[in-house]
Amino acid sequence: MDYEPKKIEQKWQKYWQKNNTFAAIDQTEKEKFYILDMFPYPSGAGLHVGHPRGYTATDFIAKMMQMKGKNVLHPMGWDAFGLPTENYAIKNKVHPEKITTKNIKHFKEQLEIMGLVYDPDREINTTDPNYYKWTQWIFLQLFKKGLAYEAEAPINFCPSCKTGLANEEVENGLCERCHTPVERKKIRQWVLKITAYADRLLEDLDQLDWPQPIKEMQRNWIGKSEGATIKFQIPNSKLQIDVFTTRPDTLFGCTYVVLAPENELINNLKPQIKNWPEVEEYTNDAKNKSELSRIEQKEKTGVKLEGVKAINPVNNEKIPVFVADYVLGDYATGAIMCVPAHDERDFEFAKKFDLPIIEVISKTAKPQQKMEEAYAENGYLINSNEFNEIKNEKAKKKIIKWLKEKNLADFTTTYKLRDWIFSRQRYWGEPIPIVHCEKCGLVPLNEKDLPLKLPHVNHYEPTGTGESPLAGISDWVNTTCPKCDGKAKRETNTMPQWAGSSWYYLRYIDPKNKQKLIDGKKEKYFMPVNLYVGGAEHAVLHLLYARFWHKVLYDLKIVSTLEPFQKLVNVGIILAPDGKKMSKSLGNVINPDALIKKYGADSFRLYEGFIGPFRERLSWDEKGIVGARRFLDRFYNLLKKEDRHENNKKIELKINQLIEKVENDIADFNFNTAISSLMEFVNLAQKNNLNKKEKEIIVKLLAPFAPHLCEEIWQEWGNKTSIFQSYWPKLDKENLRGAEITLIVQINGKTRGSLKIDANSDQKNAENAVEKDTRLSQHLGNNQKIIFVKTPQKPIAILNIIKKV
RNA sequence: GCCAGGGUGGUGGAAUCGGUAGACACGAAGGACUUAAAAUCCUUUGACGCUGAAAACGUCGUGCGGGUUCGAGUCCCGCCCCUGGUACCA
Repeated sequence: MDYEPKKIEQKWQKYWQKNNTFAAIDQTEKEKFYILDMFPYPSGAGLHVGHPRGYTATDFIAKMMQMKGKNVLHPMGWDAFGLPTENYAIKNKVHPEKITTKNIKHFKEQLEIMGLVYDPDREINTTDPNYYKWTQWIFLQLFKKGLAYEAEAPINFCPSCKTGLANEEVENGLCERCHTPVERKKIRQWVLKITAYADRLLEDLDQLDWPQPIKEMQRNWIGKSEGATIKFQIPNSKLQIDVFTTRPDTLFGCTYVVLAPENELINNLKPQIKNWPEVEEYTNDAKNKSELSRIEQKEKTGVKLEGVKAINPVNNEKIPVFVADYVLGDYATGAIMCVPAHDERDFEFAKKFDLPIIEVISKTAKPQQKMEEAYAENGYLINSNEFNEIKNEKAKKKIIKWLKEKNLADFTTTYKLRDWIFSRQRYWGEPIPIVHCEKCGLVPLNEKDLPLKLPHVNHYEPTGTGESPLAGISDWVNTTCPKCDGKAKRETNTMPQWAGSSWYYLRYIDPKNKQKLIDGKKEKYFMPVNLYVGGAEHAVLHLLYARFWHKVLYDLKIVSTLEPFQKLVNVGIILAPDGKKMSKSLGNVINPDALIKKYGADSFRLYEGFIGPFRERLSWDEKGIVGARRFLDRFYNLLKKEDRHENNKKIELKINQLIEKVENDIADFNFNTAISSLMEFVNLAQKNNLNKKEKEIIVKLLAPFAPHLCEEIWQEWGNKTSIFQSYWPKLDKENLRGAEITLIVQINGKTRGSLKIDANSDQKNAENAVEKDTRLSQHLGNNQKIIFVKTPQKPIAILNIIKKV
């Protein structure tokens, strides 16, 4: 009988489901292994061949770990709140809840036909009230701790999505989701104080086994800089300008000060400003500009505040004050001291406005003839009175200490990270469990009243006015205050998509718990996630938010680990055969269903692993899957061949090496080389036949990749339980090296031939072997050096004969 | 601009504590089987040279140019190109 995937695959998928073959156990002596995929957003388009790359990878590892005796938790769920579903619902006039249910069903079927069977009891769905009850519960804890607050400040607003966005959701001035230029708009918002955790989010990165680039991106996003805040007094006024700088050592070279257009101080200085109309026009212009156009504009602009001066505290010089949009309103104090001699941007601005450039740092402690560009390197102070000739790094501290005594400066630290804009003016999200009471103000709902269910309505179009569509549902909005029973209105904003995904990994551990978010004992057993696999696109969104919430939960003693995800591996994206990203609009999406129908799930899985290095981006090539299928045919036929009864040293050695190779490669995500070594072995075995024991070994080694076929063979052999309940082949560590090695003969470093010699040979033996070889022996002779090297890692030795030229 | 990763056959890729470059697979060419085709199996497949042909042999070859070494895809110096991230953060 031939290998026919259609006949066996469904059978085993049902079998695994029925027998809960891949379900983790809550209480056991076994060591746990928690392996997690970034759960998918169940979109209407379904899965393409890119998605399963990560899911099959975790499945390979999970299955091997299970066979190695671990209690493996490998769950799956649905991140289902959010805009794509809502937009689709509006367009097609179907309720998002219906669409979500349908999409999840479709996704599940797609995963199942790939042999991706998960524990159904642990499935979660962020839109399920039993789930989002706890998302809301976490929000209440954040509120009670003062980590959630209301603010009315200019924020990023996407005019297409008609909602406010977090800073993390803006890419180059465009909305991360729909690529519409983002506007600045003043809307009442809920904000989470992620900045309170900035230091911990930064420091704890060190303990994580994550890809360096991802850690670096988070570090840069948090953007900690240590420096000083310096006060510049304004003459004839009680006002002063606070500036933040990391270069207090250059203070003597500060020749002007610049305020951001958003800086409140400009309004306060209005009576003194002689050119107010000009200043007002400039600031209004800058404030209304989209972030995109502010980034695009290359040349520096600005307006001098006529009639206003600032006093440089180190030398009491009166220097001019400008407003310019190259200074950001929401970073540090929104004002800078400018040292054109030592800052490229200030240099450019000073040239344009013809401002003095004073050199205060010099590499040689001597002034340059003429400054052609800003000098931003280290050096010695000059033109800086008593600080002259001091190294600039040292001078930083000295100058601030000196000014601190006069109460004119202090050491400060600033972060790039801003608080998390958390509310969305959209329907399809978790309602925020807060009421606005006429008497009591903001009042959180009682925990026992959770979940606060999203009202089921027929109209959920975004209003675009800054209000959520929920605001129009008066019988839901009007409620009573949980505190005083008086009249109150519900908060109508909803949570962003990131809310549900910021803690889902915890709920898999205890999905049905009605009393608590998670049981403490279970949490201690299963956390942290040992291995987290997903795309790099979440480097500073999901991964930062989840770490933040986890730390809050840690402080609340709900979780016991400082970090949620111990090890992170990024899956490389799969491009369409044309080398472009797969997208519906380009029409280059490859759907796995048809491939599975044609070649079978096992071939598909095998090719997902074989296609190339897991972490790298690769183009999909449908022809490649043919090779996977051919291999499975050959594999099946090999097992059908008669058992070998005599000994075969070569096969015995190779199969032992194969166990080591496959095991290590799966653990290191080198699925491509694990599979190629299996192919190599099968090619070899075809000429030699295998005995029963060897057949058993290779079926087990292939089982994580081709579970259906291997389960079929396994149970055909009369085993009554799943192959995944059997044990992974044992490696014979003593016998990994053969009795023979290859001697590579080089002349002056160039390979001229190779011989087989005994593994224990020394140089003398090797030379003797060469001497016996008629062709190679001619190179041996006097007046030469011979280098003999044995490489411990490979079964080779090198004999390099160096001839004098 | 800055940060990170990467450039290896016709293609995907393998080999990086320096040691046979091109494993494995796709594609291609030839052959066997077949009335034929598909499937399967076998052989060949980096470029060039030498040769009637083959074996054998030689030269070159891992983005480019140098260097270290008996020996470099791998290490060092200087460039080029591609991909991702980031963008006036004071």
